Amino acid sequence: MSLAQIRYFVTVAEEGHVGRAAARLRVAQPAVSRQIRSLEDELGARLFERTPRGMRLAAPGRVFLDRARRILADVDDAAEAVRASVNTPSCARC
Amino acid sequence: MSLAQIRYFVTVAEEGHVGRAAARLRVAQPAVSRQIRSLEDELGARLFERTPRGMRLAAPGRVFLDRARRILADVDDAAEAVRASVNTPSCARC
DNA sequence: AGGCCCGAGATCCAAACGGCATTGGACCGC
DNA sequence: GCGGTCCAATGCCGTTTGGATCTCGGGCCT
Repeated sequence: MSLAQIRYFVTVAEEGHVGRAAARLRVAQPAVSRQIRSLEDELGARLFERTPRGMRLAAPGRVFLDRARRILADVDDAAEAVRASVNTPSCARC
Repeated sequence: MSLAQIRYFVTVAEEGHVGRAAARLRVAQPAVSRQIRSLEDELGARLFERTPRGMRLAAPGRVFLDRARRILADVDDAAEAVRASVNTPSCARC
């Protein structure tokens, strides 16, 4: 499992379409498709139901979505906190 | 930033040595060394002080460590939650 | 039936990663 | 002072991973 996979998953869940998610992520559609599938394989659960009109969250996908968002938020927060700590008087030379 | 980098970072912080961390992670020492450096570059902060006896957490590293641990815990928890949800009566076929 | 979306698969190529061997620097005992 | 030791960092190479492009399969709608 990688952070990219988690980002792809959240975007697909929000868009409901692999293609549109790919556009938002500035990546080609097959890349997203593959990562989602690989994530499902690793978790051993089908996160989306494939319909001819797009992707709809399955039950395990709903379970995963909240936690995925939190992970991404934590990552951003961690990076932000470190960058902020560098510009702190107590950190003379980092 | 990748989950591997975060794992490497936490392990090095715990061990205080790149070499020992690498052994625990079952990878070679240069791999860990490079990932740590790349992480520092991306965050724009020196996370460790290099001493001739090993690595010691710098101030930004201490800031990052707590959050890094939380991210890893969240990832494990998310995977666990999904796997658990698959073996639930309400999830007939996933 | 024909066109149309949508996701999935195949193939190719570039970037990333890891392993090995080696270097460079600080400390130790002699 | 000098060789030995321990540490992280770097150069080089083989392998792997990920993305781009092109293409296919399958519902849907008119």
